[in-house]
Amino acid sequence: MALPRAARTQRRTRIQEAKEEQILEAALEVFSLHGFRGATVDQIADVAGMSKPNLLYYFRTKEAMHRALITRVLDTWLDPLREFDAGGNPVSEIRSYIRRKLEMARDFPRESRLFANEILQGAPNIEDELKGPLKALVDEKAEVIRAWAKAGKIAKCDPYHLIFSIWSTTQHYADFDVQVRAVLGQDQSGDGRFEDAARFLEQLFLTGLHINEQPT
Amino acid sequence: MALPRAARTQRRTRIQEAKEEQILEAALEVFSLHGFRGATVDQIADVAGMSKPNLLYYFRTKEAMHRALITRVLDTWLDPLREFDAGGNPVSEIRSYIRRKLEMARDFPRESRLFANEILQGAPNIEDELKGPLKALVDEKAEVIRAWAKAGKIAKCDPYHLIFSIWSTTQHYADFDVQVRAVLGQDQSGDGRFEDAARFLEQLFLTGLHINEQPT
DNA sequence: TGATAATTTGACCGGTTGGTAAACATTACA
DNA sequence: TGTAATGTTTACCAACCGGTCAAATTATCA
Repeated sequence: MALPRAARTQRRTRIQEAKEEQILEAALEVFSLHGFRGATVDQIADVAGMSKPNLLYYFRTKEAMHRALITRVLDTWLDPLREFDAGGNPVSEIRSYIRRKLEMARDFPRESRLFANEILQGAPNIEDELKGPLKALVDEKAEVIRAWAKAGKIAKCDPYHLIFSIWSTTQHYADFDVQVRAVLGQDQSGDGRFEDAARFLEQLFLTGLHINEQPT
Repeated sequence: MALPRAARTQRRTRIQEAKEEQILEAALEVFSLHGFRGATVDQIADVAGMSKPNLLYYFRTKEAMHRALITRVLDTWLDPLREFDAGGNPVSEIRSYIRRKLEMARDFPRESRLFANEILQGAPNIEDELKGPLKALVDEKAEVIRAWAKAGKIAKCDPYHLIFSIWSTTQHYADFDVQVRAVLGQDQSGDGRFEDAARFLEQLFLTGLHINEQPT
């Protein structure tokens, strides 16, 4: 008798590993474009190049597939923030954080859109992860930024809103890509726009922070 | 015989006006939460408090409903940018633009999410509007900003990416509301967060722009 | 009032949805 | 090689989808 995925406790076959990867890749493609409810299992199976029952042999429900995907993406998505180093130079830390986030928006736009779709639709499946691990990590890094501000290394500012603004400005280039391209037009919508964006954002955040203006 | 909406050329009944409003209100609620494909006509009819055939009497298809909604929202959504005044003081113009956008994110989050959903899913229905009216408006305002920079009134910067960053940072508080609340926690997730955000963003953009740092 | 037009409803339709059952094929391994 | 576990497919199902239709109800106004 066949044992579906959830029942396995032993090591995974090479086939299992390959197929699950293949499925998650297809699921990422479809979920990131249509959201959870807008995506269909048939479509994912089609993109993955296998029959629907075959797909459902590895992930028993559409929701299980989505959950596996979200969990994985959320984890790698926070890597740049984890690298944020308390001992480093504030200016270079913030600069490289912006750059890393922008590179992820450029290289993994589907992951960004998957996440955006989930949050946009009320994050029904990952609210706990947001209030738990995500909040903990942000709290920790916010404290670092606050300490830098207190020491006069950067301007006084609300560290949470600083992080939000770095998230939003960088992810914008993945999530709102269609709009960005439409506004910039054909000539400027090539890959060069990421360099322009990086230049602008570094100027904005570094100039905006490294001088201690009146904080009110 | 009943004349469905599209065939009407005469003035609209009070009932028509009221019902269409009622439907669009419900459609906004549902579309903004689930996107086009994820929303169902039954659900919209339910929220609107009427039967599905009754709803379809006013909007013959789900797509017609969505189109009417998007067109209306896109129009009002650009109002703050239209008010951007070339003759005004750069600092106060940018400050009040940020404030207006932030107020819209606070007061009309569903409109913001509807728009975000549409863009996120590839903007299949409004690509023309983006490349036409939207691009034209942004081009016009970008020229104003460029002139300000040339005159030394603000720092030299790419005006398009400046506009993108104002859009993204402000709309973030509507589109990613769930995440913002989760990270800030119960104590700070009240309405006061908009005041904090406004303070931070004004500091960021005004400090980041009004000093002519080396633009490279 | 009465007739006509506008509105609302319940029943229904063909297609799609997520998911299942069971037969069939393939692999792993003793 | 044999056989048991794993993997794949065809056929199918009940629920739901967007949308139609004709009959019933309500508003309009001469």
